[in-house]
Amino acid sequence: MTDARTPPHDGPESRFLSGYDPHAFAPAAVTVDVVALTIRPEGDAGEDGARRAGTPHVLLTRRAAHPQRGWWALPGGFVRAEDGPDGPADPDLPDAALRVLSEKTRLPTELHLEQLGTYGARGRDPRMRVFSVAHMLLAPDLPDPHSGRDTEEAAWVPWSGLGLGLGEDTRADRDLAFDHGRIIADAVERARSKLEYTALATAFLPSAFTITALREVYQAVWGRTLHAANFHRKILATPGFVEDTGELAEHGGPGGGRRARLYRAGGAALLHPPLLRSTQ
Amino acid sequence: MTDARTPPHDGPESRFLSGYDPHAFAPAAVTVDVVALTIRPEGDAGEDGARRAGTPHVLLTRRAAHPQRGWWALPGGFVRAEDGPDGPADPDLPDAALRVLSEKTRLPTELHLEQLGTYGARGRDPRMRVFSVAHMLLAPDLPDPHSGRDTEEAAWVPWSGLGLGLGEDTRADRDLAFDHGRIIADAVERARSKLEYTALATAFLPSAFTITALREVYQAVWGRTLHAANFHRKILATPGFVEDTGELAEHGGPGGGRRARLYRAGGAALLHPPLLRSTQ
DNA sequence: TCAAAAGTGTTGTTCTTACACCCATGA
DNA sequence: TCATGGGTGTAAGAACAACACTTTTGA
Repeated sequence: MTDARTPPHDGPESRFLSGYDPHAFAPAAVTVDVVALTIRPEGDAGEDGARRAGTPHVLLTRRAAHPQRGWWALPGGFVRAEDGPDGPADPDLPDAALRVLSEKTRLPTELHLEQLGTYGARGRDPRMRVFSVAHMLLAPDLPDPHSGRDTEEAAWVPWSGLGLGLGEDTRADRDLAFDHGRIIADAVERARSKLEYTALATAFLPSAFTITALREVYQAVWGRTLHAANFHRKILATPGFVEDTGELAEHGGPGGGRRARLYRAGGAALLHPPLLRSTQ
Repeated sequence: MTDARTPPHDGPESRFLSGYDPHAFAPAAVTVDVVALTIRPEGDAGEDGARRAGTPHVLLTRRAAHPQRGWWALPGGFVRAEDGPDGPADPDLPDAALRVLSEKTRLPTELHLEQLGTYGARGRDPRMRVFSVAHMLLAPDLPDPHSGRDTEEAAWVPWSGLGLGLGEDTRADRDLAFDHGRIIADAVERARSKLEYTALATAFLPSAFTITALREVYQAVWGRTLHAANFHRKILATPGFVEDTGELAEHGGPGGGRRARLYRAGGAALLHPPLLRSTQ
């Protein structure tokens, strides 16, 4: 690829650049927002207390500063475009996303980060024109967050209660700042869809996991139960999805049960064939 | 959703905003780039001259201004963040993408525009930190482009020759400005992948089309021939992909052949089941 | 010893694929 | 009338879904 090589006309170009005033443009700010998704053991839905398979959560913060002080929002912040008093410039957008997230929670060693999209409608921030590059981060069970600069409070919030249409009663949405409700909805839909045709589900799990744990990720994200036996076979029949570690889980199930084999993520990024959720 | 509603603490918030200086941030520019894809009748690959089913093309321009003057680049330009002497602000990113593209070619009435992603690595533009929001636009056979402001030349360029790994010999890549080679590669991969599980292929076709024309879109984008009879059946078996217009094509094939039935795009956005390209 | 969970067998159904064949049209 | 492309029939094989069943573990 031809990434920012020296252009063919060097003389005029360097003369042009030296006379260039970067402040001549209308002010616009670029921020990163991170939709951090994880699966935590107990949600708010403990129907009978019997089986707690984990429910999906998103990391939210309460804004301590204007604008929209006191509202729940995604962790985010301005991209450092150039070196300055606050610190060195962010080399690229993923670096900025990890930097702002590390102010809210400890980052796991293994994580999946991808860009979701950029939101730049006029009027979405009352201060000025803001372009927010949203990212989605998937990680295994993360610890409780800590408050940071500009943040009163940070918490893992279950997807239920955010009105994402997973079949739960769409109760009492929290008030989300800016257009962060839409960004979270886009992230959740992206995650649900990518579970079908990529090996993304392993990003929610530690380095060694059982097929049942993998199935519980699918069930939590899709909000639907899957046939355990057929799921097991299908995962093992998909080349490169998982590979056997040769070890067994420490214990069987909580109320008895065979010890499950442990697998690690395989090399495949795309699943052939995909695990379709279409057929009810 | 809670899009930029009035925040709960109104008094302090408005006092905060009136004292806010938007120029306090480090300068960063936001641009839009458009990867416009279309399928044009004759490419550069006329192997035996017999059948010309159309080849995929991308719209490129030659930069008339610094930086990287003289290099081929995607049509693009700065987002108008606020109203100014050049014109009114772009309400949202898609508006900006259509505006910069309309300076290069006539926009069709029906088109598909979606955001690809934002590219913001340090050093990708020598002038300043630039964040480019790339878009992908699919449209039926578009006319020849016209040159515009800041542009010497604009042309439809076949994907082959850009080194996108479709099996053609990766010959003589054109020199593409900035990281536009990577952006085009990402767009092409996105298009190839979305043809599998969405009804996106119809965006390359006029409002009424034959199943064979639809198959030729798949063949052109995937660079592979498909079984005509089974493709036909599978399209009709996929709910909501196409719907019958009740009419027939004007003519049969160029060398004889039955007149094909005409279809229009159905309402479905996602295909169930998808048209997988995995199995060779 | 019993219930729970892991994992395998099996069978009927659906989907895919390849090939054959008929239909309609232009040269 | 003959070659070409549109469209349907059909049957073998692969994949899928549902259910039964064995194995292993915790209580």
